[in-house]
Amino acid sequence: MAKMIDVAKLAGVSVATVSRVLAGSGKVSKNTKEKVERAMKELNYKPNKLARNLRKLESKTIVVVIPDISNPFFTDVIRGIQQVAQQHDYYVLLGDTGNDVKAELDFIDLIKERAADGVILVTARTSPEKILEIAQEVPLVVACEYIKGAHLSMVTIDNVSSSQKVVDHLVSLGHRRIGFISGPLNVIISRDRLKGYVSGLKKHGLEQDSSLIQEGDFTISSGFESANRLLDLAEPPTAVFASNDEMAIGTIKAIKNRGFQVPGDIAVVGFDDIQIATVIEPALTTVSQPKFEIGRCTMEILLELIQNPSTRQEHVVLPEHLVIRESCGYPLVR
Amino acid sequence: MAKMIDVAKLAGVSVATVSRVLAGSGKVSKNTKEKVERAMKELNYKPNKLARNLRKLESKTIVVVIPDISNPFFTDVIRGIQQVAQQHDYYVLLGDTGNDVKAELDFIDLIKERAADGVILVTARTSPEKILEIAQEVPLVVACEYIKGAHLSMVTIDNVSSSQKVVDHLVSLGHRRIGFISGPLNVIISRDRLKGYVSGLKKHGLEQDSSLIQEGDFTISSGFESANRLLDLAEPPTAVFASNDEMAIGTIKAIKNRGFQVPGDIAVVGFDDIQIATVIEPALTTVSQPKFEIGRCTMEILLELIQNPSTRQEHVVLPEHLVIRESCGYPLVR
DNA sequence: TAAATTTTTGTAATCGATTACATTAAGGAG
DNA sequence: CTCCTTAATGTAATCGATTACAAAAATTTA
Repeated sequence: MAKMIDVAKLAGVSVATVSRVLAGSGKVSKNTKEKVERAMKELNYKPNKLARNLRKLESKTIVVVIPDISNPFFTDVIRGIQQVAQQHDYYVLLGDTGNDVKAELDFIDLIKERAADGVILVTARTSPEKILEIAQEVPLVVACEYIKGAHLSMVTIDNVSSSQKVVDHLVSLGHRRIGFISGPLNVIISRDRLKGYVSGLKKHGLEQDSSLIQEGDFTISSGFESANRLLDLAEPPTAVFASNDEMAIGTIKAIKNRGFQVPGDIAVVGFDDIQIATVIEPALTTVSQPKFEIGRCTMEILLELIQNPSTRQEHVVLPEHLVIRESCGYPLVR
Repeated sequence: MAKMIDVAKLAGVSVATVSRVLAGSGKVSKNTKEKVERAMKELNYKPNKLARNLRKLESKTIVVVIPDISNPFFTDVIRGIQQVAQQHDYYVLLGDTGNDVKAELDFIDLIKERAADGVILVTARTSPEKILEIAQEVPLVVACEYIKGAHLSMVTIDNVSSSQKVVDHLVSLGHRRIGFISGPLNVIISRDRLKGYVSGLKKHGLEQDSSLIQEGDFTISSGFESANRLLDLAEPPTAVFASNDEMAIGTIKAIKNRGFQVPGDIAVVGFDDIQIATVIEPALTTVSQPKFEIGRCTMEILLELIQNPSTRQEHVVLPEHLVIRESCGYPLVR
């Protein structure tokens, strides 16, 4: 494999000149530039990035830490990240933690080892304090999760108000007894969505009934089980709002399983708008997160932070919207 | 950020000794080893991987080139890759090409630039000749796609015989007029699955009717359209075998759309066994690929190839199996 | 034409580890 | 007690680029 010195010799110049041609830093005469380029082509020269990285003390790589890559929600975010990264000649290292806190911290450590220039945490299992501490030292942006009061760059939607909008919608359809299936309550977004549900009820003067609130864990099966508990109530809800689409699907399965109709007997709403939401029957009414845009935006902020670590942290709240499909009794729109 | 020389000074030894402690290469007295370790801890020292990589001329990174990360089929393969990579202290760079050949080649170039030690192509858009040529020069393994007669490491299932099994199953249920929706026929696996379908028909003495074969492109909508063409036939099929699950879902939608029942009027079979297959109604009978295992196996072969580039190329064929669910009229098994 | 300025090119230090080779210390044999 | 072997440690070259600084060449100005 040819190196720079080989190119230099063949072109009859010094390595510095070759490096300048490579960097495109104008200070080379047209003539020698051509000579060098010819030599590079002849030797099929590719610059060694390991050497460049060491000299420049950067890796041109960022790590995306995600709990589980096979979750379709995350892959759209990753695509957004990847797109911006590619535009700026950055590589994306995959940090699939399998929901393990230790793995999460290990991936973050890559930065201290200079194997990466920055991290994106797409949700975090590590404690807020710890993350805050880390963010002081390395370029870090959190996507999809809001850590309250933290001096930290974050890109999210407003989980509280969007949940409230769901309640608005259900109430406007005449529902007064609305069940809620939350995510794990140790996760912040779960609590925020619950908060929005509760404040939505209050806003419409509906009384809050704790038996209508069930805790799931974002899986289809937990949605199924939580929905069953709601259906077992003496007075079951006429609508169920699940904190993500998977649980909404579990809910639909549970309802159908009892011989009821969706939306005829019970309306269902989800959250996230993953692809399955359009495929399931009835197609799911759900809060659509701008996943791709979240990824893009997060990466842009990270790039800024890498270039200028003293950039003021910012919390970007992107707009979401409620996509009305069939599962609440509206005609299919799309 | 402390470097090795700082640790050396603090411990009162030379950098060589520190390096030896780090490498765990026995030649250090217990006493100095402890001194050095104390110093490392005190300075919170992390070795600079950029420097190590340059010196060792390796990046400890591999690239996974995939057409589209938001396709759930690929993410399971990636998880398998990632697991093995992690076990061997390798990082996984994400090469999402968005189905662009140029991007594919660019990611492969990362190896020549020493930014990666090997590549995994999870399917390939580049021409077989080109891939073969590249594989001579760099450690490369192809997953999920079989390139005929090539001296190339590959990990796949047997697409021909598994498709034939699907026909076997449908015939055993009494179907004699079986429609087939292929993937794009410029892709090898599409042709293999078609081949299996055709030989399956032959095996059971069924005549081949070209109007029963429709070409799709692996998307839900192409499945929908292809199925409609089949339903428009004077004598429509009683069963449809789609070359992947997405197209099978499109097929189910098309059938229901005309007021027919699945499996009552028409049976449907898919291929791949992605998560949606279990969620759709009726749950899809489909060929289950060992996606995670494909990933694991591919990565293991790549590691071998990196360590010893002259390793003989091998083609591993992993076992798949037909998962019988509801879409062909069998009771739900799972 | 000589001096001043600008442009182009080259020399060598540098990034931070690893490791071949040299050196010193320690232990064992005679 | 000396010589030899082995273990422990240190010195300095090395990986392949980038870049500060120096030097040479070309151009402009007077």
